[in-house]
Amino acid sequence: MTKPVKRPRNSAQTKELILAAATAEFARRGLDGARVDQIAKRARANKTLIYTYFGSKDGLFQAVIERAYQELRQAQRDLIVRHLDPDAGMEKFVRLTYRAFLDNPEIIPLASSENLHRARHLGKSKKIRELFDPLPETITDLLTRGAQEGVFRPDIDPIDLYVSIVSLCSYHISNQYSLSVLLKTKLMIPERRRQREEHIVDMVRRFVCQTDRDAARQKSV
Amino acid sequence: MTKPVKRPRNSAQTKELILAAATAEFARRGLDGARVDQIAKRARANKTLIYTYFGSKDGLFQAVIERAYQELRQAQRDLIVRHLDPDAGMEKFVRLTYRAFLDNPEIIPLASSENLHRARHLGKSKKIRELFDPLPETITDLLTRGAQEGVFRPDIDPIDLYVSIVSLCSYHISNQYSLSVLLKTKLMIPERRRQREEHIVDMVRRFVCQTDRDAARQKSV
Amino acid sequence: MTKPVKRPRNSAQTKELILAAATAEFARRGLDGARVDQIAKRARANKTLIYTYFGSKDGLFQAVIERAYQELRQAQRDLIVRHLDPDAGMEKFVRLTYRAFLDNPEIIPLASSENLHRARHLGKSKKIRELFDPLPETITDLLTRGAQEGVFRPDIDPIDLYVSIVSLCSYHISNQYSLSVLLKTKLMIPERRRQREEHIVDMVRRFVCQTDRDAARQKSV
Amino acid sequence: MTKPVKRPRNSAQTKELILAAATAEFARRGLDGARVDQIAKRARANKTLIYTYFGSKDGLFQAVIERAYQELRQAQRDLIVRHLDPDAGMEKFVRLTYRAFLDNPEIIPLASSENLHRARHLGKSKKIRELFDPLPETITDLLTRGAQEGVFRPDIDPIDLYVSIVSLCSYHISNQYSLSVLLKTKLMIPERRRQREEHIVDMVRRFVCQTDRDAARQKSV
DNA sequence: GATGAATGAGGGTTCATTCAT
DNA sequence: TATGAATGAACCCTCATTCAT
Repeated sequence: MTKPVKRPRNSAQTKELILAAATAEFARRGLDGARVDQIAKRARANKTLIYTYFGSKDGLFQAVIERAYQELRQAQRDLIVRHLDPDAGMEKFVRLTYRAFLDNPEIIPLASSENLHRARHLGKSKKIRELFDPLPETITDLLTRGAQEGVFRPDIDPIDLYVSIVSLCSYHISNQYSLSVLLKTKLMIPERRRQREEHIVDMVRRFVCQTDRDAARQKSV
Repeated sequence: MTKPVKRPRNSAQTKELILAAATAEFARRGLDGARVDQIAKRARANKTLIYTYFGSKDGLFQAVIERAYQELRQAQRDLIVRHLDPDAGMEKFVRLTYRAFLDNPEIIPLASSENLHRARHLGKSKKIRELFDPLPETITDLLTRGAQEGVFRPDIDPIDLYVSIVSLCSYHISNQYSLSVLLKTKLMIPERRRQREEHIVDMVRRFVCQTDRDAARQKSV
Repeated sequence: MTKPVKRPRNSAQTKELILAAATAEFARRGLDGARVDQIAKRARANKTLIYTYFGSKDGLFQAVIERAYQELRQAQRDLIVRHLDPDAGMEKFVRLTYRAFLDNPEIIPLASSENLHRARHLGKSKKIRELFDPLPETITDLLTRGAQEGVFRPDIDPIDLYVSIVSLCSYHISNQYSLSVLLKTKLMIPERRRQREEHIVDMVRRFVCQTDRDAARQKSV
Repeated sequence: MTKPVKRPRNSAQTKELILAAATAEFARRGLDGARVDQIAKRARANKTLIYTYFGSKDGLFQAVIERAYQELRQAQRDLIVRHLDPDAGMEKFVRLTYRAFLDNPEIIPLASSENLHRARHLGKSKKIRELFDPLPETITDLLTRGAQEGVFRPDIDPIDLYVSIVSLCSYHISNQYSLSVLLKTKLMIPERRRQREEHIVDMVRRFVCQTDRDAARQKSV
């Protein structure tokens, strides 16, 4: 009589399964709402393994958000835009950012939970901080080139702009449930989602682009 | 030795103290992270009273968000803008919304937590839903009047615009900790905050206002 | 504006209402299962009054069973049978006992609960003990007279007989729910109840009455 | 200093120990009076294990009464009597039933508590219902054979008879404390107990057996 | 490496009881 | 006398974590 082989002893795969299950659970319930038991069950792994591999629930959460941010940044692929002309580059950047959120929806509740915990885990991760190092430069590069070409206004703060782009791209996702109730509109149905992407692109472009009036004022200075 | 000062028997006041303490705790730790014990201690109330007055932790949370949204809406005072000319009105609306969040900072983590729970409590509250009824109309009123006067573009979706305004006004607050780490910038220091307000006002105005180019295109149609 | 008068301040009546409510609750849920709150609500009385009048939940329970036993004994009216001839007297006694239980159904779960508590309250009540003093004498009187007349067997233990009568009259009531499940028969429907009364009367009579065989054996001794 | 001896990790044994402790506690205090903490302590088990194995206090109670009824039925061994002649068989049946209660004394308060809860747990247990399926048949078998042989009366209701037997065998046990107080007699001392067994046997026999007078009446019909 | 069993520290909730008016 | 407010001690149950095999 052979015992049913649960799974080959493959620590890498087990670790991966746990991470996936944890990502789903933490995204669904938050750090405090998620249950280690449930994560183990979802991963079809023994609960003890979580502690072997990740040390603690907090350690697991840390690993989860590290990976989630990593994947977000990969999906964002912002370096692409340095090769594009400023206007197209800015649009591309916005679209890439928007898509990055859509394709990695877990990141949004994970970030919510992490902020409730005052970025305790994020702060500990040098890896993640480095991941975001190039980002401001990318924006600055676009803005600078755009200003030089006279297509963008010259006095735009890249941090403010980036924060705004991320706000516009993610707030309606993270707050979709309350917004649905308050505005009586489902924001995440496909049609609305497409409309929103265009809206954001439009908003950003109108913000960065120089108008005739701007140009006039600029000249007078 | 002095006896500890007991609270006078005043149910209204006790209820209020519990609500205040719960608001603080839920805002700080979320629904799942908050502890009823801690709330009671903070309110200097007996734990049982929470159950007498609010029925359950969930009931308390419901009461907390109901009041928080109520106060947010009161602070927003959006009806004011219906008396203003469109351009000034839109600016006022943005500033009021921004200030409403700054003056009621608890609403943001509370909303985060509520969204993690898929707006379960919000959905149950007819009171809150009604509170937001006038809002889309306010925006529509501004946009319509602005378009009639030729100062705003005519084809702006009021829902998208409102969502964007709220996004811009609140995302950097709710995500201030992660943004600080990732962007290496404190976003909530007073200077930055003021700068952000102007940035948002600017962004919204540039979005809604008709440019010469818009006007030209419009005419040609 | 006149405040609605809840109830005239009539301590006797209030006490009575509390006692009635408590009897119902204790009968339904037992001493441990009953809730003081629920009793107060049922009596439309303030909870504190229970403590004013009865001292504690235990004191209330004590009062409840005292009254319940008192009423049971009143309904039993066993003294009647001393005037009847033995055979008719015994039948009457059984029927009175059976009816006493049917007419005071609370006594049965109350006694159950009291026995779970090892008759703690009963033991404290001299009043109740005295109430039952005449009972064995009644049985003995019947048995003695019956034996003298040659209609009853002479060697019947009155205590055993009384215990048996009470057993037969009350067990199927106190255990009606489990018996219904186990025997797949509803024992408390009216038809069954009447049948059971006759069954018990029959059983007791056959037990006490002298048969020809008894008489023969008796003579030979 | 010796370390406290921990139990070896044996879930079957632990489960058994919990069940035994719970049986004792529930029998002693009833479902509502028993404390999960106390059960755990008595079983020298961690409280959590109770929930691991039995789900809830109610689930534990259910398991307890299921086992108690099972053991009662095993002790009753009523199938034996189908091989005996009716008179001896009936006596044996009564004695087995009586002994089953004496040897499984927990069943009586457990049944009391269960009836207070309206057989809620019993009703859920198909296993127990099936356990009692053969019982009425056993009685019917005895009565039928006895009637055929002319030793028993022919018109006896087996359900009434069984209920009476169980009443006579268990009531004085379940109500021993109140009866002791009311009748000023200890019913459970060994001597009394033996006397009661004979009393019950006698009572049942006199009830089922045909007397000369019965025979005469029967013939005349 | 992997697992089922076990643990202790709370978590939310309830309850009998008392206080203050 | 009567009441609503308040209390503290549990109570059932859950959770993150560790042990023993």
